[in-house]
Amino acid sequence: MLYLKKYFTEGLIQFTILLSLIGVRVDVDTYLSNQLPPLREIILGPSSAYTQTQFHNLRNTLDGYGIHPKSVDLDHFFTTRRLLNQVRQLDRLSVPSTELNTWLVHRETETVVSTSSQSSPSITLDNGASLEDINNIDSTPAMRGGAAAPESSYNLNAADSSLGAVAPEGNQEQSSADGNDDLTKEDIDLIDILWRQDIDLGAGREVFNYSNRQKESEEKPSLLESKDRNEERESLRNGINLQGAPPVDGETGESIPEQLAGLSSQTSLSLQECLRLLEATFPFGEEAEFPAADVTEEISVSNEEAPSTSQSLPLGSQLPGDEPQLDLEQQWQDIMAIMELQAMEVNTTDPQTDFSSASAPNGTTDANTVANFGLATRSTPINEDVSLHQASIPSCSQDFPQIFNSQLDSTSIPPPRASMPRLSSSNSSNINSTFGATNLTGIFLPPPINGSSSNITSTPTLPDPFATLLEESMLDEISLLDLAMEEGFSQAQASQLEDELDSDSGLSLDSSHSPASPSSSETSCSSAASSSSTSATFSEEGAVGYSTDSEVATAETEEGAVGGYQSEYSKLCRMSYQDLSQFHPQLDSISHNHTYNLPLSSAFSEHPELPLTAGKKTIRDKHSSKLQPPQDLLDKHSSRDERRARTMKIPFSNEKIINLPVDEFNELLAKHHLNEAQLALIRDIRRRGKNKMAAQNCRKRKLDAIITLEQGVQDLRRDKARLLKEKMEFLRSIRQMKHKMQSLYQEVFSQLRDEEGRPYPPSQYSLQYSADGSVLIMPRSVTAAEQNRKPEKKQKDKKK
DNA sequence: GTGTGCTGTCATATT
DNA sequence: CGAATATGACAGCAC
Repeated sequence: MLYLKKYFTEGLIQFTILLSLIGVRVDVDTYLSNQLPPLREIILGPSSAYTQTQFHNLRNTLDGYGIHPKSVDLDHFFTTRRLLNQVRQLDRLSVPSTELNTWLVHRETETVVSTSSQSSPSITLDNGASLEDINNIDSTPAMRGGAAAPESSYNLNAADSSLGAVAPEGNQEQSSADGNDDLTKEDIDLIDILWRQDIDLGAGREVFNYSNRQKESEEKPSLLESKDRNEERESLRNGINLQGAPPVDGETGESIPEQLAGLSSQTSLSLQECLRLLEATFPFGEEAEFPAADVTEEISVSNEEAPSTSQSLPLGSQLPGDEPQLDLEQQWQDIMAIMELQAMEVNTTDPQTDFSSASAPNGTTDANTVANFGLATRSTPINEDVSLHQASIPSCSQDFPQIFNSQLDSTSIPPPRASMPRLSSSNSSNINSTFGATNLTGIFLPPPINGSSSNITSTPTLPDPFATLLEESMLDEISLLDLAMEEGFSQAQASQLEDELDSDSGLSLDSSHSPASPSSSETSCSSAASSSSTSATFSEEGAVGYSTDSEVATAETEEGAVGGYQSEYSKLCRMSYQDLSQFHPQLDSISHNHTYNLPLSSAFSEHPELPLTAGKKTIRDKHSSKLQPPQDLLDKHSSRDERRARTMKIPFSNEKIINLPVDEFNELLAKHHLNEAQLALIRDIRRRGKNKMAAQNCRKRKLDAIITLEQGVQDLRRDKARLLKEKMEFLRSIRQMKHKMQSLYQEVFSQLRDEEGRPYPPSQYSLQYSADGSVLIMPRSVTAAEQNRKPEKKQKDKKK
């Protein structure tokens, strides 16, 4: 067992890390909510270090306070807090960012467990109060609800707590025998961690809680707990009395006919309360506060539901998750099984793992989602619905199974009512502003009746399978691209990513694949020289220098300036390359002499008749040039045309020949009396010089174009990755919102009562929101409900 | 010796 | 239409 524990501890950590890496937010932050719950961190997620520290601190603190980790109070507290935060976030799309939260799962001493275990039983499972209520165990549920989240500005939290307080009713009759001795605190921690993951994935811890409660109720009778529950019942009873509702038989949990007395009034109250909940979910204003009376009402309402549960089958029979699980869920189940928690055959499905819910194209795997969205549609149970519902609203979590069980077992399903009870909303205007004339079921419930095959196959409104495909197929790419593009995104990384990911792009950006790659060097070159790449600047400086010659120097006064210019140009070119090599070391291997000046062979004696051929054949004679007098050294930097011009006794520099405007050039030619050979040479020099600059500019433009295209491709890739990421995040947010909406819908629906005080079976009724702001209960077709019931039963049997 | 990259040059197209 | 410019192609050179 110890080995298994260790194994699973490590496995859980790894599993959590994996979840975090794939973008699933593994949120441990709720552990911290009691200590320091900045909403920002709750939404955005804490840093791993912070989380870890706070996690341990909180756990230690909890131990110090003697709260047993098994205590449902913790579950309720966390659930309440989380629900509150979720509700707060419902009004906006939260775009979660990929986070990696890691923490240590440490084994805690048995003493702590024992110490806390004494108090934990006293804390009833249904206690929705916060941790501060540990010392107020005896307080009534309503009171607890009020104190559930002191830091929360919303009383909705209190409402949730109160709702949670109702939950225990479902297993009150079983609470006499509850036990979970084989669960060590370590196990609880592990379960908590897993549950955090599931919570983030949309699943409710109530799944576990439910089973845990069941097990506790079955195996571990606790006097304290029973006492607390008695007190709670008493308080509930008081609340009911306050509301004028008939008291619930807290002892047996039997359905109480007396409840029927105050049904109509309670129905309206419940509806209003539900509407308030909805409204609070979408804060149109800050009017989502629930007075204490509301809390009491909630309690009373939920308490009324308890008796129906009492008639139902034992909770254990309802719990088993029958749906085929995804891998994640399977892991969870395996873990649970190995931890000898098979007793809780709860549906541990993660209602909304980011990929599980959507990745279930077939209906069976998506049972959770169906449960989320199809509660009202399915006639069958239940368990899935329960788990999901509990994920958000603990109080209703138990109510629903009870309701369903009552329906199933008693087979006293109320016939579909031709009359649609009209539910008026006090805040209908606000709701209407948000929802407009929409069918609530249409929003977060699958089409109610078309689920002939099974409710399980029914899918949420949004095409989750598509989302699944998208997410699964793009997750890797997105993550990699994010890594690459958001952090540095070096050329090598980009290329690697491109090779790995974007084979379909059809573009191959081979930049910097090899040091000698032309693209890289030219890219860097052009980028570095891009500033000077303007034709005007570069053409001026790019003019071929007019090297000084000893002979010409004496005769030509201009040559000094020309030589200076030429050396400057050479320097510019060299500097450009040196600068480039600074930024691109690979350029060091390419040390071309790009000075556009060719070494002068002083020994070369040009024949004026054959300047070109002679120049081409014997342009360079380095050895001889080195042996030449100093004035000949200047010719090393002269081009062929310069030498030719010198040889031809051209009286002006090549710079003038090349760069002068046509008019001035013609004037210059006219000023000097030149022979045909000289004129031809001058025109060739001008032509070649201009063409040379043109070629340089052309090549630069080419490089610039290539660079621009490269950059464009990179930008597009980055945009693509960003858009994909955003899309995934939006999809995730939408799914979460749907889940929350479905939970609220379930909660609202669970509190509805007909004239006789019986809950409306979700399989036969659904809530619809009319244009005038009123909420209607629409009956479903009985046939569809029956059809939906069969497949679930089959699955249930399978899992058993 | 060969391959590669840079540069200059030519021919041609384009402005 | 001519000049200027752009560009593809080629050759030479350096590495």
